[in-house]
Amino acid sequence: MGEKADSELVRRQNRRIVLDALRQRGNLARVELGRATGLSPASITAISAQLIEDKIIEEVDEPMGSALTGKRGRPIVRLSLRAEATHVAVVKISIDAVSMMLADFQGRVTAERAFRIPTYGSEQATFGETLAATLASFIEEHRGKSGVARVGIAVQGLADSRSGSINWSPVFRARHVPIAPAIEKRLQVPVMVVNDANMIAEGLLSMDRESYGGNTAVVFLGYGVGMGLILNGAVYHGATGAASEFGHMNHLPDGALCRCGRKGCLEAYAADYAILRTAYGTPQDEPRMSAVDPAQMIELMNKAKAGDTVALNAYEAAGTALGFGIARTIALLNPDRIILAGPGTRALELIEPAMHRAIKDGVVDEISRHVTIEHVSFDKDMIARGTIDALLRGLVRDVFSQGPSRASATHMEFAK
Amino acid sequence: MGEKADSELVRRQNRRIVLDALRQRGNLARVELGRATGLSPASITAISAQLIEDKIIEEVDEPMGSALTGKRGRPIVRLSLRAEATHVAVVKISIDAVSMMLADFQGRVTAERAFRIPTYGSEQATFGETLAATLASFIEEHRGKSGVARVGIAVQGLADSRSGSINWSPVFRARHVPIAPAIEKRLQVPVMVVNDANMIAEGLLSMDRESYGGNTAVVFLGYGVGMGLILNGAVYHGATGAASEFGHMNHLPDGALCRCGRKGCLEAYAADYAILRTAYGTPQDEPRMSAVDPAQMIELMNKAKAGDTVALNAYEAAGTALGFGIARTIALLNPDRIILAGPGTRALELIEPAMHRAIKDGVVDEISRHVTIEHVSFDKDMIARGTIDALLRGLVRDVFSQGPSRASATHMEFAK
DNA sequence: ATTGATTATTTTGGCGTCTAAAATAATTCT
DNA sequence: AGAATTATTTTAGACGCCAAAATAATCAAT
Repeated sequence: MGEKADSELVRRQNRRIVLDALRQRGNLARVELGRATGLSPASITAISAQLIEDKIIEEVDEPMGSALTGKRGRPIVRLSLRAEATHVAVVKISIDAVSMMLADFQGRVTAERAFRIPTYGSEQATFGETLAATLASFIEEHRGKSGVARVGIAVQGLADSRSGSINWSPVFRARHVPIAPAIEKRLQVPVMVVNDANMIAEGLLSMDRESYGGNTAVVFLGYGVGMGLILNGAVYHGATGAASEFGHMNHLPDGALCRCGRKGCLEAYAADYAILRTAYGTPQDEPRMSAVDPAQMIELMNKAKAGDTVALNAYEAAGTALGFGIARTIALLNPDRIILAGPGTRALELIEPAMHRAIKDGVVDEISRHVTIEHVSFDKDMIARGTIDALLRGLVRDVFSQGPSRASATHMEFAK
Repeated sequence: MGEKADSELVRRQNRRIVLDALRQRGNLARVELGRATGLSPASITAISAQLIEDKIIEEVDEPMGSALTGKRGRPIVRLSLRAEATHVAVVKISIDAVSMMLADFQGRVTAERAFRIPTYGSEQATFGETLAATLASFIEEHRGKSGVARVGIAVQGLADSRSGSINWSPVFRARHVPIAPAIEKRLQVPVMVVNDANMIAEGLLSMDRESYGGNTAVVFLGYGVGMGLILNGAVYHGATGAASEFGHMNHLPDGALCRCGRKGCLEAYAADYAILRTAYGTPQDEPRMSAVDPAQMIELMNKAKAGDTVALNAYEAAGTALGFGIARTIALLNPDRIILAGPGTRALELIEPAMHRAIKDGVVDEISRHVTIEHVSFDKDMIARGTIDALLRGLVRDVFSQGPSRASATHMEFAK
């Protein structure tokens, strides 16, 4: 429990605090850093000198908007993360489409591209190699020899952080598709394979730790149903990286058929495809795998809003399943916040009444009364944002906080 | 994120590491402490000298069993926690019965007594005062002026750690019974109000961090159904201390009536009273509140083992509910271990088949395959053991790790 | 333009804690 | 009794922090 402390740990921790402050609050002058971190000016001078020496941060001259007007005294010199200090790569895998992007140390996207790479029908044995080759040339093209220090792969479904593979995902027909090993071998860089909803949670966390930093469940509604859990202020990945499969948490034993092949998953009631299935009276044991056209969902929504009973009932069924799922989550985890997000929330007003009823029926008042349930909308690149932030945070923790002696941006380990 | 580090933090952390090593491994000599903590002999000398000075630990002469036979060299001198350094009090509240115990810094129980204090019919306004008075005189009797440094109150149901009250419990008819404030006021000591299943988890954790230290769910089967969650190596309490109400996680919407007044809770299928209710064909919407005689459960179990179909079906229904509950927990949290414990496990062989079937039906193979499900039996004082350990751990963290200047064993805050 | 006021940053000196290495202590073995 | 062995303490030096003093860079006012 806890690790031996010595002066090395002190410096490491303080370097990390300084870098995190810059990452979270943007460029700060030394005085401001002192106030933000609680460190004395003398220490800030020493630490920042070292970080500048290590080319991790740099002084920045703010030419115009300095707002130095009227202020007496020696002007501040802001410090900023040196964008070029490192780069990371993010790969988002969707059905037969892969998007890749690079980001610098400031978290800014420096390159982005979409690839058509077959996933669903791909061979378990070759996909990783194909992806690695594509990624390698994408990185080579934009970064040349410099490469990247970390790679994050976000995908819907069951990520396995230990083996770096995707154990099950709607994106692949195959199970246990290995991803990380091929890339790690080729790029000699740590690769993390993660669930996309967890990265959305990371993104929200990076935007507003104040609000989401306690115990928050982020529910993502769309073609599937996902969840990212923030427990005690950090995104929770579970033992193997497979948490939190909210969408495949059972709603009704022996219930409607889900894409995963099991019956009664929450997703089989509340995902887009499930709502459509209910609305069109398709038998609930009929697989509904084909992609859903967003226009179709909007049409259904409008029908419901116009009073179409069948459509309304479909949303109600979704709301009930969602509500019981949330109720179960609340009973188990006693969170302080539930966030609803994703395209599925466009019909939130149709879902909400049944959802709230189910929550009321499904969990003791004494727990649920402390939970805030709210809706947040964000742009679709929240996954990328969260992944970039998680990668950079790890890099700061494992590499840049280390003293100059140990810094090595391409080391192959993820410290826990 | 993370706190400024300085030499004070270094000493605090290392003191804590040393004390934790002694708490977890028993008496150790300075060399052994060095090996256990990674600290140099010189530092161990310095730290232990200070701790001895502060009367937190002491040298111990091991007169006979020293096993010093055959060993050359200067003999070791073991250090031990000084039992008298502090005492804590644990209160377990059951229906109309309260048991209190005191434990010293080594975790040994030094006094114990059961009281008949009416709980179920008690007034919300007076119970806390009554309890405080009883506890105060119990402590006074055994500890005189020395008192205790911390109090822990363990109870079935919804603890509210923020207000120090019990928001709902089968033990009380009333809701929101305040407990901590009256005791804190009277004894001027921090009081924690916690769920008993969480303390069982603490107890297991204190016995075997190796096995249970990752992500473990401890399910307690008995008159009720409880759960203690260990996430990332620490017992998880949730936002208000109400996690994890596994027993009141909904199993079937609009299902069997539960003691909590809601319908379909897992407990309403898998608790002792529920199994009896099913077995005797009592309608599922009939409240079954009265205490269950263990003999009655054993009788039922024997009937089932003898092949009685009705009894078997009752256990099967319990197994199914339990299994789906576990499946949902696995989907949400991806634990690496599920522990079944409590008197209800005496009929485990009757419950297990249906339980495993439900788990198989309720969660994707790819997650459940990594989960170990096992049964552990322990003596009934695991709650006390866990509570004592949690209290002492907090005391070490908040008080004894502090340098001599700040140590004050009766400070009123719980640091988080 | 010079001087003083003001604010930012760096330098200096001292403190606390750690470690390695040397010294000391307490035994057993021969 | 002396040598060998193991435990603990002492010594000397390193590192990081902080407070206070010194320096730097600006604005304001005469």
